[in-house]
Amino acid sequence: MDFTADKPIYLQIADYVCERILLHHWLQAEKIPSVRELAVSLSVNPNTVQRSYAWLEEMNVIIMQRGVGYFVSKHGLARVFQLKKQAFLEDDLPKLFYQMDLLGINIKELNQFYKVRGEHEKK
Amino acid sequence: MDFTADKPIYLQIADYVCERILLHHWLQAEKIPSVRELAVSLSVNPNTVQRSYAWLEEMNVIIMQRGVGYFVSKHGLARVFQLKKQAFLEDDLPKLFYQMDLLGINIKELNQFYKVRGEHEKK
Amino acid sequence: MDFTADKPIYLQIADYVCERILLHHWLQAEKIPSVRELAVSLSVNPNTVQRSYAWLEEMNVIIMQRGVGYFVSKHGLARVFQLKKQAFLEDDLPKLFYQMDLLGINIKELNQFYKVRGEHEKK
Amino acid sequence: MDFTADKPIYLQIADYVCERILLHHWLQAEKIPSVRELAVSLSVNPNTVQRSYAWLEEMNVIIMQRGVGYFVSKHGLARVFQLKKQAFLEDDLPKLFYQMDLLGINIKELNQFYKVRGEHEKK
DNA sequence: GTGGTCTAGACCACA
DNA sequence: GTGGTCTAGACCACG
Repeated sequence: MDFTADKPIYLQIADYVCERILLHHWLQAEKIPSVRELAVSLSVNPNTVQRSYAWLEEMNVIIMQRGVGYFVSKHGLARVFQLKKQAFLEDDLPKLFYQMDLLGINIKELNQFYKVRGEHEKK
Repeated sequence: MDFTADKPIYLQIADYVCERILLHHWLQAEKIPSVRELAVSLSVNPNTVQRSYAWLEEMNVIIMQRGVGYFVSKHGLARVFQLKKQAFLEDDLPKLFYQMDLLGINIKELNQFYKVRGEHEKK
Repeated sequence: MDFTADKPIYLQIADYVCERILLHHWLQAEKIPSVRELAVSLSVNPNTVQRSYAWLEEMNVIIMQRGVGYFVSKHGLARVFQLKKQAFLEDDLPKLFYQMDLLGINIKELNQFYKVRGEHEKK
Repeated sequence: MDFTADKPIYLQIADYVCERILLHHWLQAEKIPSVRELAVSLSVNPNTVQRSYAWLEEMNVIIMQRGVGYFVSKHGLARVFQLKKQAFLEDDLPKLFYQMDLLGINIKELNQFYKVRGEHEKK
């Protein structure tokens, strides 16, 4: 991972964790890397990972067990799915459609872009 | 307008200007509000508007005539269109499609959302 | 202020801010000290104050205006009152009564303690 | 028992032991569960129970007999009572009354809450 | 000037 | 070993 995006690193790490969960790489109730481990593997300061984990815990995605570590929460997957879907429907989609209106792009063209993207992926 | 979004205010104002142009509210070579006027009407610090205008001038969307004011540039509309379309295709769409993959939303559903949105708009 | 309690300093600072608001020392929509100012006046690291403010903003007690500072939010006083009262009723009171049961202290004695406290205050 | 409270688990366990004693569930000079037993029954690390017992022994609430186990000390009940009452009077009550002042709750309302609680208990 | 983020490094309590 | 907090100091974007 490189943290080039303008988004704060700690949020990018949070997204990374959510992605792991969504992709079933980290299962429910499974232990996730310790703050220090992840900090090393991402070559980031432990404080930054700490912040990500604290944020995710507040979002009820992960939970902390004292002296043991962080775990994907019981309904972690569902929670992530809910959060991401909500953001998608309420934030991303309206913006997308609004942009399309402004640029005069109709739904047909959008389908075309999607199809083209799919073909790129195959390669 | 309220500037609650996490995007910098000066960019939100720039977007606002671009929108005016795209919607043909501000025509080519037309004078746009002075920094102070816009600052007052948006209840924002003039420095902020100044920065927006500077950014738009750098992007060749508007041009300054000393002692007169800012004007939509000769190819302002085309320029805005190009900028927005490029950002849309290179930034927004890939992110959108990636999100859709993660959430298991396919193109059919997207069409559905678009259709529903269209019906809401009519009301 | 001395931060002797076992509670984290940043939460003690948050409590301090809430107290100011409850006592009407800081009014609604009023600007509160900048992160750096408060850090100096409490002789604490700015990061710590920052954390307190971030926490209070999440609780909708204060709001941030970019480049300007933090302000007591519109319904800041009501919000603080609500938060504190809820904590009092749902957390503190049940614990209190449970302790009283265990120690065999009845309500009459409690009234007595309250009365005695009141007389101490007068001095 | 779940150890979600922010208080250290070993103190929560100590509280649990004190409660047993106060409620006369565990009598004076009676043997209390071994470290391992209690650890299993609370599904907690034995080290944690060990720390609780050490703390209670230091407080003269329980005593260890090498090779035999832990016992409620001779004046265990009185000791617990004293400790809890002192904490109640010196720590809990002042904080409570201070909160009441801040929230504008007077002693009459407190009596009301107590009465209501009592009625709930009856059901 | 404002807040926001990040690093480095330290110390502590806890399990 | 775990996480939690705090400091010191730095840099940045923003208004």
